[in-house]
Amino acid sequence: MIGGFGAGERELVSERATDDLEGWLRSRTPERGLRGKSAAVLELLLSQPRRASYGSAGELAQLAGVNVATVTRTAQALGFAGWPALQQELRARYLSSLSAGQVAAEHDAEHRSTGAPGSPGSPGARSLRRDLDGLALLNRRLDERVLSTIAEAVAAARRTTIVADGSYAAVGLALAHNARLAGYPVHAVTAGSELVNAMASVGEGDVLIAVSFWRLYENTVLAANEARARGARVFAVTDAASPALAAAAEEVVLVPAEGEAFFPSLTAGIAVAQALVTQLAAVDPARTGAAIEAAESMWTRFGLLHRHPAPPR
Amino acid sequence: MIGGFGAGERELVSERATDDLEGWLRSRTPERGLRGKSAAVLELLLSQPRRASYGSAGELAQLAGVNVATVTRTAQALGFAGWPALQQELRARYLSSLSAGQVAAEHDAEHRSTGAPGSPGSPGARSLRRDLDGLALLNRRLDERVLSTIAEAVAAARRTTIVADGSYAAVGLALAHNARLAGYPVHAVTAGSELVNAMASVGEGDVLIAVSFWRLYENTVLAANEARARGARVFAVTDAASPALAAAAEEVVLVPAEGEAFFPSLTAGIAVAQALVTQLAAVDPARTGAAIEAAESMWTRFGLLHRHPAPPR
DNA sequence: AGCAATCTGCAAAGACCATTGCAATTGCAC
DNA sequence: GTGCAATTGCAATGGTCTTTGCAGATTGCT
Repeated sequence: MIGGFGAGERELVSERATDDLEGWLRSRTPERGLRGKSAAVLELLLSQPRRASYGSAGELAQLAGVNVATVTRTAQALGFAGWPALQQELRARYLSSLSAGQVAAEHDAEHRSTGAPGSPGSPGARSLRRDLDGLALLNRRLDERVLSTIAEAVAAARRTTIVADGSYAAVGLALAHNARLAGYPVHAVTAGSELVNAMASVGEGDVLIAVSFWRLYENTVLAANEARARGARVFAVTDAASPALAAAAEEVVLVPAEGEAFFPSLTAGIAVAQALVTQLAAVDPARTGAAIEAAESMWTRFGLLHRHPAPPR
Repeated sequence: MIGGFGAGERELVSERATDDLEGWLRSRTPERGLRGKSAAVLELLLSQPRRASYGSAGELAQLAGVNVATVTRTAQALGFAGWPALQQELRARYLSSLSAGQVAAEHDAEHRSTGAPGSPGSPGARSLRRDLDGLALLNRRLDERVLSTIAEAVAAARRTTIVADGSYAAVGLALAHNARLAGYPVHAVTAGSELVNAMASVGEGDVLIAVSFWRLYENTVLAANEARARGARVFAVTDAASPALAAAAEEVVLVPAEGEAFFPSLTAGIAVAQALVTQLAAVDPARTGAAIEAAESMWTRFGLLHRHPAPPR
C-alpha cells in the first residue's frame, strides 16, 4: 500500500509530516506518558501517518500488534472520544502538511516561470495571482482566536446584523446566508430604510459585524458607533485603511483587499466569511446539523433543485 | 504512478500528477462514456478528490445528488469491484500527487510551523487553508483565454444577465456590481419574478452567465437553456458537478468549491468574478475610466463616503 | 407507438467498524 | 508474597457501510 517512493523521498515526506504531527500528538499525551501497548500505537501514528489517515482501527491495531480496543483507548488517552475523532484530526493535519508543501512549491515555481500558462499575462490571470497572494498573506496573519471569539459571540447573540454596502454586500450576503444555514439568526443589510430599521432594534445581547474595504461608507461607520453605544458587540472585517471603523470594534479582522484593477478584491473577505461560518458551525454541531436537515427538507419540499441530494443522516 | 516529465521543465510535478488523476479516470471510462447520474459521480470525484479519498459511498452520493447504489455502479462501470476498490486507488493517486508537490517544495525549507497561527487547529483555520488550496488549483487550471472570451462577450453585449441563486448570489452580486463599475450593463438576478422579467427580454446580442456550485437550482438550468434558445451567448461558472448546466454553455469556468464545512466555498468563485471584471476593465480602458470617473462624481455628489479617495491616475 | 436496453432508487442482507463491560494479566508498592 | 491499580484482550452490542435483487422510470431505436 505504501509503495512507489524511493527511500530518500519517503524519508523526506514522512519526516516533514512527522515534525508537525509529532509535536501535536506529544502535546496531547498525558503527563505520565503512554505505556505499554498504547505507546506502540502512538509510535505507529507518527511513523505511518498516511496509513493512519485512512486505516480502520482494526488495521492500525494489526500493524501495531495490539487489540483493536487498545487503539480506541489510546485515542481516548490522547483526549479524543475514540479512534474516528483522532483519525479525522490527524488526517486534516497530515493533508495540510502535504498541501502546504504543494502550495509553496507552486508559488515558488510560478514566480520563476516566464510565458508559461498561468503566468502573469492577461489582467484576469494577474488578478487570480494577486488573490492567491492575498489569501496566502491572510492565512499567515489571521489570528484564529479572533475567529473563535466572533463565532462564539454570534452563536450566543440574540441576533446578528451584518452591515456591508456596495460590492462588499456580497461578503455580507454570503456570511449571513451560510450563518443562517448553520442555524443562527444572522441578517445582512446595506443601506437606506433597511439599515435604519435594523439599527432601531439593535441592543445589548446583539452582535453587529461591519464589513468594509477601501471605500468606507458613512452609514457603516454610523451603524458601528450606534450599535456600540446601544450595548451590542461590534466586530469589523476590514482592510487596514479603516481606522474609524476599527475604533468602534472590539475585534478587527484585517483582510487584504488590494485588487489588480481599480476596485478592491473581495476574495479574501469571502474566505474570512467562509472561515467564520465554518467556525460557527463547529460551535454547536447538533444545532447546525438540525438546521441543515431542516433546510434540506425545505429544499426538497419546494422542489427548487435540479437534482435532489439525499438528506444527511 | 507519476508519468514521465515533458520537455518543459516549467510544468509542475503536482500539476502533471493532478492531470494524471483526471486522465486516469477518463481512461477507465467506458467507450460510450458515462451518462446521467454516473457522470455526476465521476465529476464529483474529479472536483473533490480529497473528500472522495476519505468519504463513504453514502457521503459521496449525498454530495453528487444520487443514490448510494449509483456510486457503487459508477465504480463498477469504471472497472472496479465496488466503491472501496475505486476509492483506494483514487486515494493513492491523490495522496501521491500531494506528496509529489511536497517533495518539490523541499527546496524551500522555510515552511515550518508548529503551533503557529495558520496551522491546522480550529475549523476556521482549516477553512482558510482549504480555500488557499482551492485557489491554487484554480490558478493552475484556469484557461485565461476563456476569461478573455467571456470578458469580450460581455463588453460587446447589449445587456448581460447573471443568474445566481442561494449563497451563489454573492458571486453574481459582486460580478454585476463591479462590471457596472467598469461601465457595462450587467445585472444579477436570483429567482422569482425578477428572473422571469429578466428572461423575458433576453435575446440575440445578449449574454447570460449562470453561476452555480454543488446544488444546481432548477431555475438556473431553465434560464440557461432558455437564453441559449433565444440566441444569447451563455457561459457558466460552476464546479464539475453540473453537466446539465455545462451542456447549455459555450464556455465553462470550472471552479473548486469544496468547503471545509457542509456548504460549498465561494472563495474561488469570487476570485473568478474578480478576474473576469479585471479582464473586462482592460477590454476598453477609456470606457471604464470614464465610468469610474462618473461614479466618483456620483459618490462625491451624494456624500456617501466617510472619506474621499483620490481619483485614479 | 411499441419495445428493448439501460438507468436508478429502494430496501434487504451481509460484512465491517467502533465502543464498552467484563475478566484476566501485569506491574508496582509495601 | 500480597494487595491494588492499571493495562489489555475478548466478545457482545449497536451502528455503519457496501452490494445486489428487484421494480419502476427513462432513453433510444425502429
